[in-house]
Amino acid sequence: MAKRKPTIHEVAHLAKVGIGTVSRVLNNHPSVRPETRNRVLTAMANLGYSPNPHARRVAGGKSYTVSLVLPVASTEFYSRLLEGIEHILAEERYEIALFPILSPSRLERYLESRSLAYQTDGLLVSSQGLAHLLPNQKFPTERPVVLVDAYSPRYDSAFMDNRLGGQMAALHLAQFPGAMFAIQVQEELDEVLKNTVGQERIEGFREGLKKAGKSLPSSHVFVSRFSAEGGRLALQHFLRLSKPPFNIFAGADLLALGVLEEAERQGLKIGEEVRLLGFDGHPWTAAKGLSTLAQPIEEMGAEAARMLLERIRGYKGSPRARRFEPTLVVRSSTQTRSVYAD
Amino acid sequence: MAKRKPTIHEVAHLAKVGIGTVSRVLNNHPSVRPETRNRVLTAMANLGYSPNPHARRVAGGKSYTVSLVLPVASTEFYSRLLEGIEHILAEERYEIALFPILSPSRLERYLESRSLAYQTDGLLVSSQGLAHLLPNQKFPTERPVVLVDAYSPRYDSAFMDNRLGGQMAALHLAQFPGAMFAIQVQEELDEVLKNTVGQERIEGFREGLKKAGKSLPSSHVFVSRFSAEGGRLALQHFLRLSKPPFNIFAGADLLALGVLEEAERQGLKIGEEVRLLGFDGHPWTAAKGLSTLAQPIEEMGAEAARMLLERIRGYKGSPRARRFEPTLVVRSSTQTRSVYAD
DNA sequence: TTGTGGTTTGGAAGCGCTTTCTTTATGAAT
DNA sequence: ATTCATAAAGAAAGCGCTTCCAAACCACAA
Repeated sequence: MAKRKPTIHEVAHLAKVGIGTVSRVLNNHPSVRPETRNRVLTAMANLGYSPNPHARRVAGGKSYTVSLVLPVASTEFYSRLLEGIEHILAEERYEIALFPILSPSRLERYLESRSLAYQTDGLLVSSQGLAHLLPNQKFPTERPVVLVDAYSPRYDSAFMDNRLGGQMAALHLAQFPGAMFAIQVQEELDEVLKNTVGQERIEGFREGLKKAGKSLPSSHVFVSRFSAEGGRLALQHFLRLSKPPFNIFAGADLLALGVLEEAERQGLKIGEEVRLLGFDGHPWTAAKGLSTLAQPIEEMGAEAARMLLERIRGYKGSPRARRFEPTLVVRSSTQTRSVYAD
Repeated sequence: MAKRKPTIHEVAHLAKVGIGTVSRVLNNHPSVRPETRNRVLTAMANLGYSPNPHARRVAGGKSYTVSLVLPVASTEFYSRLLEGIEHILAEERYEIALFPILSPSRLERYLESRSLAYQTDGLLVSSQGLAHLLPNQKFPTERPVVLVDAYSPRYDSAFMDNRLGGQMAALHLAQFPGAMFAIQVQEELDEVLKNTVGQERIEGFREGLKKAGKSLPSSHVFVSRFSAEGGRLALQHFLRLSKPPFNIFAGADLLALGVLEEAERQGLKIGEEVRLLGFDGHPWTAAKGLSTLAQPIEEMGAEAARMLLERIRGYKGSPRARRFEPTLVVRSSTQTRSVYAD
């Protein structure tokens, strides 16, 4: 009834090769003739074979698993990041052991107990302030560490140029009449996790505006948690301060969403009375006609994964920094003539 | 230099027993004399031995891994839940493969790809509406499934009696003069994830109040996302409606925290003008003097883990439901005489 | 043809454990 | 003391894979 999963032996038999050859095909070893490789691949397909990762690990003496440490927050951002990382890792049949930072204070103990069990080959750490914890001897730091969406000169890092993003936002919004406003994300999970991303974006925005000869009074910056609600509150706040037209740079798409909602409630015309620019480039922004700075999140994750794999495989060079740039996507929320919207 | 991890053989040698015996000690097999077991345990300790989980898996033909599906939200709640689950699982040297519901729409594909790799022995699912997805054939459902913090007649479940909690809140608050208010949590990750917890608590509260001869007009219920901010908004809203003294039942400690903050800003006296009762019983409530309904979250997680292990080991009985009850913890926020606070 | 060096391939050994089978010790009953 | 059932322990046979080594094969030059 419950027929056992096929093993490498069955595949070898069917393809009329030795088990060694099958293994070599599995591991993309170069010294297999294309013709042989195809025979093996066909046999695997026919049998519905998939290799047993545990056997692989015990035989290979490696874990083929990477620890991913991130402040999972049921967020589009991490969802996409994970996707990019997973994509690369899956290609090499590596697995991910997820270490959500449920609470920074518990992280260390948690990592210790669990990563011991997993004995992972490397760490992928995605957290603004968390990098400081890493040099700490308590971490399994003999293994390679790569930072995602965070920068440190001590490690390989793949990160977004948020300041540049802010500048791009400024350049774009400066062309419109009306005052400038900004909403800054400031999420504080705990003292440890200082989120500097929001800050960088606003700083860039301010710099960009200065170049364009405009200014951003600090009263025009609303600091908010990461939620649509925050966007609504921000707009309410701005309306108390002054009158449209507004040019608002929201530090995250989700905040922009809140602004959109509130603007509708207030009967303000998006693209005219309220020009709005988000940050993230999440898929749903297209449907909402929200202009945004699209972040190549998946690529960033993928690149980090690649760097980690290289380290795992023995690469010894000095820390590499891969900087990613957002792309301006203009939609109706920053265009009066809706003809141009996509 | 990099001296290899000791294996079962070294332990066997040092303890002057066979490797079989060492394995039996590892697996708590009954047929080992206490004296022998001690010798083995001592040897393991001396060598700093810890078993290789991968080898165990390939030899045993099981994965000794449990999938944990939950909407990780960097929340004290999940942190504690995980702790309870992990505690039990670690005892039996089972591991956890974490499947955060980063986005319900992506969950299925994600689970499919990753759980295939992990080939886990069972599923622990913690999500209010997610249970509906499970009977779906796409899920690895031949394996046992246990629900945590959710109930379904189809599966073993460990869940909190939120309605009872609401009633307890009512009983407690009804003794005080002043109008009743409530803040209901309503988090919507996606259409799929309908959070009914908040609703149940408020329903229980309303029922309890009715029994006590008090009422809760629906205008006195503020629906909020799960954030401290929500609590602040709620109190502002209540102040617009009426005048203190207020008796507020916050559907979650975090909301209560917001109320506390806002009350301070408004100069309202907690415990007199504003009586406040939270829900969750998180550690920090003690420091804040916040009365709360403490949930035995860890125990709930632990129980779920136990049930799952039993299923994995072959238990075939019909679905079991383990109901957990919150405990009322009275502190200064619902006591005028602060002498009684802890 | 024979030889040479490189490329492909088969298969055995081994990774660290579980489990079964067997042997040996234990001890209660005769 | 002897027997027999039972408990405890050892040894060996895998689990499904990687890797190493040696054998087979190949193309081309001498």
